[in-house]
Amino acid sequence: MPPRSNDPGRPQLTLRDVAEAANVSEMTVSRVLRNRGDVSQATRARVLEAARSLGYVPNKIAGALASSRVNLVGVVIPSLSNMVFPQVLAGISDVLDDTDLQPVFGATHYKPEREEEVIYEMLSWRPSGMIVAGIEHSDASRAMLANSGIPVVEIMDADGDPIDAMVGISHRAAGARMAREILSRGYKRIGFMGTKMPLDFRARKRLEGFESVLNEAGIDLVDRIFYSGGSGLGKGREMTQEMLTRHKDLDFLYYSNDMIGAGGLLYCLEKGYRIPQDVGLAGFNAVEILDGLPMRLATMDTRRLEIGRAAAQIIAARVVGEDCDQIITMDAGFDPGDTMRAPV
Amino acid sequence: MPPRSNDPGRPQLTLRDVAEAANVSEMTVSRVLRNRGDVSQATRARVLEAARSLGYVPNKIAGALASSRVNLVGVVIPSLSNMVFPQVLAGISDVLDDTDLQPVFGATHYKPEREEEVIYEMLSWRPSGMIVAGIEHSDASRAMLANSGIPVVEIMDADGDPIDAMVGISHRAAGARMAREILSRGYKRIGFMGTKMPLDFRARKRLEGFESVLNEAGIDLVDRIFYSGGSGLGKGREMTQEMLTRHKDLDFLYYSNDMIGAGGLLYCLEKGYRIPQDVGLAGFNAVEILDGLPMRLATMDTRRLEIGRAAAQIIAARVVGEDCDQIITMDAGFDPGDTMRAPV
DNA sequence: AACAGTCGTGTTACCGCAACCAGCAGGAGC
DNA sequence: GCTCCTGCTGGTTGCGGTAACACGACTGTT
Repeated sequence: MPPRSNDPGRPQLTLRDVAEAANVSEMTVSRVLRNRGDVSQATRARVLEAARSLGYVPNKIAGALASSRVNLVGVVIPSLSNMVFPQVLAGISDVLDDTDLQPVFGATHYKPEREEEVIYEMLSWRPSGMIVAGIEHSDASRAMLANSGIPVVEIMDADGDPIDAMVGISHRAAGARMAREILSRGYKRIGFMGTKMPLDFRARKRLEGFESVLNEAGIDLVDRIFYSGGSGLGKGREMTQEMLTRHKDLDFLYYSNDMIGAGGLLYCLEKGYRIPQDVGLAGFNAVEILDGLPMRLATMDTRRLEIGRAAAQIIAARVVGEDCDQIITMDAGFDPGDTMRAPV
Repeated sequence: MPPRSNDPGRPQLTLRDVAEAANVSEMTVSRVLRNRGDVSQATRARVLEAARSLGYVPNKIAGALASSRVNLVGVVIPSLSNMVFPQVLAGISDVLDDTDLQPVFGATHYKPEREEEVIYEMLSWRPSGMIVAGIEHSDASRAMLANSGIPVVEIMDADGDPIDAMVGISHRAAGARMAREILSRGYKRIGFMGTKMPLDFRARKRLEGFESVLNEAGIDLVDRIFYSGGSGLGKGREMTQEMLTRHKDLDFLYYSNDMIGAGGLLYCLEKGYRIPQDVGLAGFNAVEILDGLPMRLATMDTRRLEIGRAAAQIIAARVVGEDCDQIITMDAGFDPGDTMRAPV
């Protein structure tokens, strides 16, 4: 018979059980298991042996309540299936693995009300810090974070005022940079494809930055197509076909991410477009699993790993009371790949 | 001045504060915030208003300790950057979102000792259930899980004996199935490319199942190449080049996942191989973001979303004391795509 | 009028652990 | 001899909630 959740069979082991088995007080057991305070080698060994043989697992809930210290760091991101966020998480884990802090993830699916719930839920566990993607939050979310009394790092964006600390790139600047690079290479008739972005603020900022540069140069986007749902090569393909059907005379395709950009690239290659002469393409995010396409797609590196690391470092420093930079703005790296011709 | 973690400035709000503000006892506040027990509309409104205006966030640590109920479900997976795991998580979240359970993720990076740590850490928060990828664990891990007294679901594999419950596909059978499909299509000279798998038990089982069928048919793998590190198109490309350089006469390339398979496919197309006549290819996992390649890669669907859902459902049912299936074996779906010729 | 049955609220006793302080032995210092 | 420190150990208290019960004030019943 497998164990059942509500099987009272095995009453939970506590410090007391270990203490009795080792013939010492609970306090001594507690000290041994936390490596805190002086305990003689002999008792230490006895206690460890007792704990091991009983299979004791400390109860962090009780510990946290008693010490009002919790080694968790809440990490709130829009989605796990987006490919860019796992990399941020990797950066965070990298750094926190060297501390006794532990990340806990929550996904918002780009919905502010979901974000509010996730933040509320996480704060109710009284974590040592919070890392939150983006800088746009509901008033309630901002208030909760601001009142929490713990370090809060907003990441992946730098266009706005943080609640506390902030690490990211300027998406507006990234969009503008890409626009300048495109224009400097003599492309003029540009189509945009990207997610429907009522709530993807960063994608929107990129497009705003992009268009503002175009406009300064007296150019308008020829057309734009938005999609919803997950990104995949197929989406990029469909949209590109649609775009090129609508407008035969485009000379540049700008995608809001590399995945759909790659789909577009494959489509264009199949249809025999000469890239980058006839048509240039660019994506966003420098997704490395796509290295290996027939051509290297022009893109921008959003420094996801570094952002994660920096955010975690801020939390780690603040938890031990150190001072550190509160606002870190990184530059998104531009990579022309093979899909943009040389600057004129 | 931003709030600091060790800034004693704002003492944590407690039920008592809300109780005083609303002029009721702590119990009443507790009841209101949990929607439990009878409270008059008038007091309920007063309490809610007080809690809202103070910005009170309940302390789940204290609550959990007092009630010995924790709404967390630990989810232990090898990696977040593998593309298949986020989909499992999506399935889990789907189901748990309809309950008051909440998933907490931990990554093991395919290391047993790391898995042990993650499990220990999670159990120390006394979750309501655990979902663990794979069925191979260290003795200590198995013991901890078995003794935890909570529902434990091992997922993504079905070749072995579970600690408690199990949901997955048989990777041995999946490998065997693919081998039969390949042989039935008249391919004979087969090369394998995949991850170095000292610890990726599922990949190993697939290869074992694959080879055992080949051997029954009196065929051996012509060659195999293993890689380490992340999967990407580039890896598939390099390995395929290497493989086809070593052996000019291969007629089938079997990859341990779709990502490297896609890289191989792009390489073969560029080099002018006629697919599927001259060379067939197959991957594994049915990664949907790859829909949109020039050809649809033959693959097997590992039912990741369903596995996640089923696992979560088992936990959810067991937490409320319901009975349910403990062992669910799913069939991996075979999809010949465009890269295998018709059966002879 | 006496009774039981609601309803809404407060009181008490923990939950399992760590902070804090107390105690006790033995050696050093004078 | 005495104090004083240091090394080790144990008791008491309380963290912020919740379960379980107690209780007073109303109902409705007979």
